[in-house]
Order: sequence, then structure tokens, then C-alpha cells
Amino acid sequence: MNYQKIPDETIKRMPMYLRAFSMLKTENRDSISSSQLAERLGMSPPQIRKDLSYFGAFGTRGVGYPVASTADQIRGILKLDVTQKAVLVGAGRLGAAIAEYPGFASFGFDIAAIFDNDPSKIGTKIGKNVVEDIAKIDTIKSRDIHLAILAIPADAAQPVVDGLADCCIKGILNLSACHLAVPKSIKVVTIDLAMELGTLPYYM
Amino acid sequence: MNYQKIPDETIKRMPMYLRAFSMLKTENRDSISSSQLAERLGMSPPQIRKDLSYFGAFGTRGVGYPVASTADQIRGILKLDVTQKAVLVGAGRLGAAIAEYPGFASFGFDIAAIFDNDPSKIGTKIGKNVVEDIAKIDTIKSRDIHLAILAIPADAAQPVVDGLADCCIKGILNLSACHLAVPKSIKVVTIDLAMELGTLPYYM
DNA sequence: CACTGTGAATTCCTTCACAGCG
DNA sequence: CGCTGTGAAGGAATTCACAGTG
Repeated sequence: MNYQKIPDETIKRMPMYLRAFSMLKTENRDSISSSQLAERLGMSPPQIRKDLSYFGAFGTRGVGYPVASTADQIRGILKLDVTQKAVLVGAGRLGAAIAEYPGFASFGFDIAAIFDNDPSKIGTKIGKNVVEDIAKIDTIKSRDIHLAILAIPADAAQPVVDGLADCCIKGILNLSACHLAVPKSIKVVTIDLAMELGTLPYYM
Repeated sequence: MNYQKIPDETIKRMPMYLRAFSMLKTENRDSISSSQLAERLGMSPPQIRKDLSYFGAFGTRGVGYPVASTADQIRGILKLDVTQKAVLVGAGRLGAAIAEYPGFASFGFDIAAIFDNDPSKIGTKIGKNVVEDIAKIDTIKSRDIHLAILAIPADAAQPVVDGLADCCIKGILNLSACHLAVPKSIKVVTIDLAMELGTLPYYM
């Protein structure tokens, strides 16, 4: 295949494919066609074929995609074939829920540290981690952590992000309801559950 | 303005605009230009003008958008000018975090009921709600609830959704890591935090 | 004069249709 | 034969550029 720019939308869908192929593996399926997979995921078969083809020819003509090797390929593309450590900032209810959410582990993520600014939380244990003082956030520099998850109020987010930017953080999953200003070298994904819910009444 | 189809992407951004205008109101700003707003939200000025213009001419030429009335307009468009009741299914850690998340209230949402299937949770209180037995989900029919938030494991989601479909639910915010099959009359927004985080290592 | 509102141009993404292959 | 892989076509969303206006 000739070089083409890979659409951002394709990248966003890759983790979904990875999850699907992982699940197929646990079901002991050997292969799956684009139309069968499309059915499961609620999308169109050509979309799946085009998405996967951006990264190479993984399928077998006349058969479909081999489950195990395609899963491995996608894991490699997304760099999820090695454990990715992440720091969680915010040990409130949402932070605690995230810290113990098994979904991250299934993608190879490891919540390797938790920080908060609340003295009553610092020192307490959440899952396997002890909550640390946000003032000491720069200790993550030496801990091979390049991802951050922000579960703190919007008005506290920007200063924390400025701190993270000085600590080799390269990607941020932002659960605060605000836009973050970051250097171009940092990729941010922002999710506000209330905003997502906010579109639904319009369609009713 | 002539009729045009309003892009889905525009609808997705409207709650963000509403949040921004609400915040500007608390800051006692009278008006804001598209470029100032773009700066705050990390987007382009023409994008904002085009989005808002799909719904009418809210701005004042030479000045910008009047904060209070534009906020009201957007609230009306999104049908967030009346309280929208929602049922939360799943009273685990994530469900509990959602039940007490103040962001929903600020958009006019009211978590009016919580259901779970775990006997040890049924009867306990989370915020102002008492957790009810999922077997009695059909009681929501008579309670003017048309939105649902799903915070349950993926393998339990589909049967619950089938039940909700029989209960006048018209919109679902799905936090389970799976695709949901629903009738066309129901709008689903699915968010899987692990999937969102899954794209970040690719960009590092 | 500084801004909005908006057709037109552009870019980006999806779908189509079919050639190519196991 | 049934599927993938992929250029080409079509459609959707964004950006541009400027006319219109308080």
C-alpha cells in the first residue's frame, strides 16, 4: 500500500478493534470477516477494512482476519504491547473508581501512582497505590511515567497540567470539564460526562 | 439563513458552548467575540460562528455574542431549559461517583433513580436516592424519566438495555465497554475511558 | 470599524465497486 | 468462490474570504 495520512478517526477506532479481537481470542475464534466484525461493533464492513489496511494487509482473502495475529498487530501499532504506566491525579470518588477500573489493565495500562492535594487523602491506600502529595509530583520524572489521568475539578486543572508538562508527560486523559493549554508535544483527550449526556435531549 | 442539515459534530459541541457561556455569565461578562471564545476553548473562530449560525443569528456585528441570551438560546436548543430526569443503572464505584458528580446538575440533569442487581446495594442510599432492584426497572415508566446512564459491566449491559427500551427511555449514556443494539428511536453515546486512553501511546 | 453570518473552496472521512488473491 | 485491499467517487465537516451590518 502507498503511504497515506492515517485519519485521526481511524486511530480513535483502533482500541475498539483491539478490544474486539481480544474478546474473540477468549472465545477461541480463529478468524472473523469484516462483515461479521462490523455486525458486532455496529459499523460498516468497508470502514473496518479501510481502517486496518492503513497499517498493512492483515487479512486472508476469502477468509477474514486471523484473530490472534491481528490483535497482536494492533497492540503493536497502538504501542500497547508494552506496559504503559500512568499517573492518576485526583483521589476523589471518580479517581477512586478509575484506580480500580479493570478496563485499563486489559489494555496493558498500569496506574503506577496517585496524587492528590487533600491532606486527609494523602497516605491512604487506593488499590495497590498509596496517595501521594501533589506537591511532590516531580518525583514521577524518574519513574518512567508518560501518561496522566486527570480526575480533579476544572478550576484546579491548569496548574496541575503545567506541572505535568515539566515531568515528561506526553499524553493526558482529562476528565475535568475544561480546555487545557498544553505544549504541542502533549496530546490531550478531554471527556466530560455531563457534556456527552448534554447532547441526548436534543435527539429525543 | 436557509435550511441546512446540522452536522452531528456541531451538536456535540453545543454543550461545550453552553458551559462556556454559563461560566462567562458567572464572570459577569456581557458579550464575547468568536475569537475570544475560540481562544478559551482551543478551537477556531469560524468554527464557532458557523456552529451557532445553524440555529440562528445570535450575535451582534461589531461586538460579539451577548452572554446571557446566547446561553438561554443554546439551553433551549439542547432542551436543557427544563429539568431532564435520568436513571442511573449500576451503583458500583463508577455509578456512585456519577451519582454525586455536580457537573450533571449544572446542565439541568437530575439523577432521579438508581438501580442495581446486587442485594447488598439495594436499599442503600447514594446521594438523595435509594438504590432500587433492577428487577423493578419498569417502575420508571410512570416517573417521567427518558434518559439512562449505564455504569455496569459490559456483559450485563445488553439485557438491561432491552429492558430500558421497553420503558420509554430515549437516550442512553453508555459507560460499558461494548456496543449496544437498540431500536433506531433510541440515541446511544458510548464512552469507554480505557479506549480513550488507548489512543494516547500511539501519539507519544 | 470590528465584528458576525455565510456561500464557496478546501480538506477530511466514508462508502463504493471491483480487481486481486488464497 | 468469498473474502480482502484499495483507488475513485461521494459526502460531510471545516476553513476561507468577504459581504453585510449594528
